[in-house]
Amino acid sequence: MNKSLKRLATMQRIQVTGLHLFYSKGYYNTSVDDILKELSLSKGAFYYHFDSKEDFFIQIIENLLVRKVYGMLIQPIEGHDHTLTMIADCFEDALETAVHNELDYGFVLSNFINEFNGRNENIMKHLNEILKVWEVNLVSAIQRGKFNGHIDRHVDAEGVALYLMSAYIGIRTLMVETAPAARKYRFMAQLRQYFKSLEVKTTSH
Amino acid sequence: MNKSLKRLATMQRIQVTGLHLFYSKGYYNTSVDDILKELSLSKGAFYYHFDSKEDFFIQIIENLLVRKVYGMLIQPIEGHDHTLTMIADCFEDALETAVHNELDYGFVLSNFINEFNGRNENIMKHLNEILKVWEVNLVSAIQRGKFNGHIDRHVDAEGVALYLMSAYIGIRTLMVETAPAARKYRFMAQLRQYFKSLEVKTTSH
DNA sequence: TAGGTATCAGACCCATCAGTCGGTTTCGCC
DNA sequence: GGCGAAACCGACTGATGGGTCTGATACCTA
Repeated sequence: MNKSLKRLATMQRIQVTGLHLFYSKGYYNTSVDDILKELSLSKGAFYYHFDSKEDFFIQIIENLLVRKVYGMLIQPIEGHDHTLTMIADCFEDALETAVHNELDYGFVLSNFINEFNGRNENIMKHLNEILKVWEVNLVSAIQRGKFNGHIDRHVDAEGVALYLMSAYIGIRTLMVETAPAARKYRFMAQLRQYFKSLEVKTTSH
Repeated sequence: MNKSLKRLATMQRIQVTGLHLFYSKGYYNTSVDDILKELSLSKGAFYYHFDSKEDFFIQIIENLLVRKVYGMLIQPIEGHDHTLTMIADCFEDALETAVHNELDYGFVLSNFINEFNGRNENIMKHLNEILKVWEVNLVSAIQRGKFNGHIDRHVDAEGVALYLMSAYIGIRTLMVETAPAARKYRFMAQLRQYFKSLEVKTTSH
């Protein structure tokens, strides 16, 4: 194998396992040794590739988290009509993978945000960037919906986006331990109810 | 001072400071020594009153957290008409304290739930109990609203309760770092919008 | 006021953890 | 095939954390 390819492959391996463990046990509660034991690698290998545990985690954010969030929550609602339907289906899919695969990485963000909030400014900066991208994308999707005539022109796009993010973060927290499938179902029903109230009132008889 | 009173006073002091630090730095990221340094107390004092760090935290939950959540989110919506208005005002108040006092303990729950989810079953049991009480209370409030004729009888009370809890947990997470006041305002507007869609459609002309 | 107990002090133990460092193996290349 | 660099090994360090233990005070009661 090519040298630079091998380097990337090893880094990737460590990062994937690292994210896995950080997600399930928490960042501060997972030691570098834990990750290395899982991979039968040594300290030397780790610190050859990464400057520190923090640097390591930031690389995980940039390489894995960003893409996961993008693929799961952003890309699916880009460039489509019927914005609200797209968003609802997107949330439905994301929650569905959360039901069946507890380590889906679909929205690890809320866990990490809670863990680093007010504790590690540097890492929070990177996590907030992902949130911001998500928010901006939601806002523009909603504005697109208003422009296309599917969403009432009086709705506050930023408000809706914030509300959607809140609801999603919250339901992900509540789905981890208790009745995920049932909760997902109930949540989605209410979300669609809320969406109805955003639609244009053309049928006001 | 009475002996047993002094005991309780000391335990209370340690617990209050403990909750403060656990909330701001996280449970696993706060050492017993951190708490004791803040109080100028010694290890001996701590382990005289508490069996372990975990036992200590569970007592904090039972003595402080339960009451805070009850006083802030449960008691205010008990036994009133105009359920939805009550809930909205209750959320508004709770978020308002969150805006002005970052350590308000208003809903520390979401932080801790995220921290212990899948990591400490014992502590999660206690946290889930609080959530359960909250949920049950919301459900019965909504059913009361249906009975009183303020809420449409077709709405799923459990679904609404879950949705409210999700939204609240999520907005609390999102309010910690970025523009809390503005986000609170936007959030509440959308919540009220959602509530409108739950009201009885008496004015359907 | 003497003795007992509740309360607290702080040195100590042992495990863990992030990070270091000198050394060894593997690989590409001439 | 041999040289140099990349990749990796693993013992070690210094710091920290949870928890223990031996006492020292403060306080109550008889």
